Amino acid sequence: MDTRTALLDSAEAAARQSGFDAFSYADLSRAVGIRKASIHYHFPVKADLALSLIERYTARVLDQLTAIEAGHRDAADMLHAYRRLYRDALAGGTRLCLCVALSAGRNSLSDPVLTQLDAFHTSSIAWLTRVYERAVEDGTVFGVFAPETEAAATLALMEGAQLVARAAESVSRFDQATAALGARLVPAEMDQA
Amino acid sequence: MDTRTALLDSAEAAARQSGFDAFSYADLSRAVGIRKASIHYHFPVKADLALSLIERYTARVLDQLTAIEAGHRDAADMLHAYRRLYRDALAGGTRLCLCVALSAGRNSLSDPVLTQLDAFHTSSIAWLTRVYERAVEDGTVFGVFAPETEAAATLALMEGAQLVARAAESVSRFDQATAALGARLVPAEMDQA
DNA sequence: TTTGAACTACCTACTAGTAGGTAGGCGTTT
DNA sequence: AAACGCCTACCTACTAGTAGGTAGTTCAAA
Repeated sequence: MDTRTALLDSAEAAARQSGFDAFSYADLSRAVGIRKASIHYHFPVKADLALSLIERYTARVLDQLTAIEAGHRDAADMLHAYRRLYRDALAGGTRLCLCVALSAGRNSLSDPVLTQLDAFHTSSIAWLTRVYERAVEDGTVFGVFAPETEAAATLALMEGAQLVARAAESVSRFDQATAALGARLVPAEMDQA
Repeated sequence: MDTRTALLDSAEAAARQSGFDAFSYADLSRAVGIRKASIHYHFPVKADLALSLIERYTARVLDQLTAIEAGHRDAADMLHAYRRLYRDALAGGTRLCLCVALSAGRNSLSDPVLTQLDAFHTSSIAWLTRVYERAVEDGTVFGVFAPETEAAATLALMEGAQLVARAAESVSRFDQATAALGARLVPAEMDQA
């Protein structure tokens, strides 16, 4: 595998498990199997690594959101898929969404990284707002009045649920915290089943 | 002021601003005005400091919750006060609830601290469950079906809203994310106004 | 009422280890 | 030959934590 990709993969796993400041180039070098100094060839300073990390992550998640939008019919299905996205990212209560992990230690981040972090949140809310607007139309989510407000609440709920779940290393905490949202989603019709 | 208290105050501020691993005994010594080694007299190892920090914090918040329960009539008022508690803790988008800050870097925490962290979450959910049970009775919150589920969702929402708000250093993100909850609360009657 | 032991709260000076980062060399590919 | 990808060897700055010492307080026995 491409060394740069291996570094990003390893760094992402570490950042999501313990935070961006909790792993060092030395840790990374052991994990990937090249010398510490060689990492500086790919990412001269650690801030470069952080930026590449979040750029790659944001692009990937946005792709997934686009796929969800294309692959599901109604708003309830999309929200179900969105919830599963965050649930899967938990990896059994051991990892966080990269952006949650970075948010927590924001004071040590460079400006471009903070900009990307904000972009992630803004894009997420924009996507969710579209979904809730559709919900108003198709009626598959109970009690939606203000789509943008619902969107912001849903994002915060997912990030908070991840945090609480990982604190106890238990996915069921995530399930419990997001159950109320699930209860508002109209079950999908089993067509052609 | 008592040195130990000054250390705890300073450490709490630092932990909530940048995380527990983001400040050192050296930073603390500068802030409080005693030498680094002297801090080890009060807190032999840093894990002792973490434990004292979260114990003091948990006790304080639990006291506040008790006060909210005693000082308000209906569930909606209590939830308003709860929301304000988390909003104020944000300090204009620069600080997190200590437990949110610690959750983020949980991999570097000692077992007793993790136990306290879990106790904080458990107590919070227990308190919120009581409030939502009352809501079912007094009808001051719209659409409450399962109190415990609502409780877990509310805790996650508050923690997530703080995280999102601090990432952008903007309290309005918190307000936006928690607006949907606010909309479900029946406005208090202005008796004797 | 003074002596002396013990304690509190701090100090200087140090350890071992780790952090991010740099300079410059070496083989391989283009 | 020039760029690439990696290396060894090193640097400075900082980390948590320790060893050992010292003023000032408390308290009890002589």
